[in-house]
Amino acid sequence: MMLSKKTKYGLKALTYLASVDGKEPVQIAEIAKHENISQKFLESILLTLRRNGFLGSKKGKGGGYYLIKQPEDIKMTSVMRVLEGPIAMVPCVSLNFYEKCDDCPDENKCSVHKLMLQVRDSALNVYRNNTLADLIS
Amino acid sequence: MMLSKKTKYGLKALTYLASVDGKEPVQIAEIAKHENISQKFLESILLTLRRNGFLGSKKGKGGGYYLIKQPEDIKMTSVMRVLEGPIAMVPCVSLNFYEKCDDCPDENKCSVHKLMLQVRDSALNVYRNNTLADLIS
DNA sequence: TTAAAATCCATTAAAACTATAGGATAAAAG
DNA sequence: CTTTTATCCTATAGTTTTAATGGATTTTAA
Repeated sequence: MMLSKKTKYGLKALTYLASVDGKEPVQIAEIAKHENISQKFLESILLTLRRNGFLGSKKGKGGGYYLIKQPEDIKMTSVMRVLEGPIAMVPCVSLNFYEKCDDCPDENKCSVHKLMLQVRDSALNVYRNNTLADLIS
Repeated sequence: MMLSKKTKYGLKALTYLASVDGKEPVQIAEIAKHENISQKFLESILLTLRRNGFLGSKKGKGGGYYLIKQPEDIKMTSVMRVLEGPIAMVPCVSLNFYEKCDDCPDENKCSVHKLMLQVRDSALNVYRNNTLADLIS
């Protein structure tokens, strides 16, 4: 149930990029230093963020990463799904990654299902109500 | 962010014990079979549930496990904390297991902190509003 | 005293997560 | 065109967590 460091670092990097604003590319090294993150690890995280449409990049001198969208338009639901995976804690209550449990003959009678549905909805509610912009102010 | 099988199986076992009711001990083998759980794995789970005051046990022939409290009095907050650990997804927002982050100079300015506080509160709200009895009906 | 059942202890197997290494590619500056 | 700078990419090592297993011990009922 712990948040992975990948997600934690990814969120911090996004926040930093949003805070410096401007379309000026920011170098990995600068982000890593400012947020106390291993540069090499951060590198791979930024790569997945770019591949998933959150960041743009520029190579060579003066290069680096920058936000593609406005912070107000970056929803936590999508960030979490890309970095952390499904928001649901069990596949049988997942909206985007549904899977039936091997055990469990009847979902509707399953206590775990019943509880985790509520947990998913409450988490979803939080992520839907937060954009990157909300985490800065 | 996935629910561990330990927690899943533990919840199912508790639910089953609550459903058979009566103070008759139920054998591990019976629970395991009914819920499609590896008996050996379930064994260790029931043991921790007993050590944490949820279950009583009786040894020898005719022995087994049984609920110590009424299902209405078993809160999901305490079950989750024992089986899954802290409800918070980062230690810096945990009520019962608080720890400062090594990185992160100022919690109050941390975006991850800000988001995870909300997630914790929403999850807590769900767990506080559910007892074992609620999961059966 | 025998059989059934929980308990205890130690170990392994498998999976996920974290981090690093090393080179390939591309862009910019001079 | 060469050097520098920085991203891009793949692989893998190390660590931790999760899941499962095996076997010896103790308790209880009949």
